[in-house]
Amino acid sequence: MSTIGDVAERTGLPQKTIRYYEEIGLIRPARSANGYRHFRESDLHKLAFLGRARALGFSIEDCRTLLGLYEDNTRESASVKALAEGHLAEIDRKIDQLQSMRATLADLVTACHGDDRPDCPILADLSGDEDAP
Amino acid sequence: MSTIGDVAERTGLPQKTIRYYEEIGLIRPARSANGYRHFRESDLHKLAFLGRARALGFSIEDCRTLLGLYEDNTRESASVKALAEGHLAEIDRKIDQLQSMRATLADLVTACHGDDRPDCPILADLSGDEDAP
DNA sequence: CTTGAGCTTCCAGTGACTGGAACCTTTATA
DNA sequence: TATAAAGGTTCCAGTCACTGGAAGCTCAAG
Repeated sequence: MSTIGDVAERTGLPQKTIRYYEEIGLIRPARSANGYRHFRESDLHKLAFLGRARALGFSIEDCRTLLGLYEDNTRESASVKALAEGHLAEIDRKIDQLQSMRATLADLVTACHGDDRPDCPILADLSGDEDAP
Repeated sequence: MSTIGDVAERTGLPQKTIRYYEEIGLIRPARSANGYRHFRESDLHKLAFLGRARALGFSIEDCRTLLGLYEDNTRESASVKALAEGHLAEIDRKIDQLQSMRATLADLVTACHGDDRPDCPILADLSGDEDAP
């Protein structure tokens, strides 16, 4: 039997997060007579599952779906794959966006001499200067 | 003289966002007798500046600082550059994290046959299978 | 018997908006 | 002139996934 402190240590999840996961119904740990949460191996397992899914960037709702699929022995792997592919596409979208930001920003940073004078291509660009770098 | 609708259209920012920017003190549009906001060219300019800074991923607080620097003719370009470099580093960190997620997820997606059978390497990995792909 | 660690709940805050309700103003039309 | 539509206003609540903090209970050690 393990209390929340143990579980937090073993899963690497903050206690607050574990309580939150219970609150939104992702896990349902039992309670001891003193009111403390009492985590079984299956709870540990679920939390570890959640930790890994979150680390891959799945949303909480995706995690809920994934847990459901995991526990459903009649699932079709196509469902899981579709969810993962959707998430992958979302990640790609975000990477593209960040790389586009990065490119512009890196150009601006390079163009800025960064000394004690006020002249600054970064501000010029932000202010709408057409002749920006 | 322009009302919020005009300004929203000209800057591409939602009206809600423009009101929000006023609420948090990024802009201070005047008011007409009827209570409507009345935007001057300088407000338009600031909003466009904010739109571009936000598009580069700067936080609202960074934007506030950038606007302050923009309006301060005695600024040192080094201050702007430092801010931008910090943001650039943050973007790089995010890109790295997303690319790491992407790599793992792409492997899993490739490994999953995605048919009507329940067997699924994605779930196996999330559940802590040591022999994951 | 007190101290400290560990657990509990509940409330508030984060960032940057976004949606919606309820209401006011202006303009166009029947 | 009545009214309806289009535009503006404020205020409150919700998003997402936690996180911090306060107040209070339980338990083991000294």
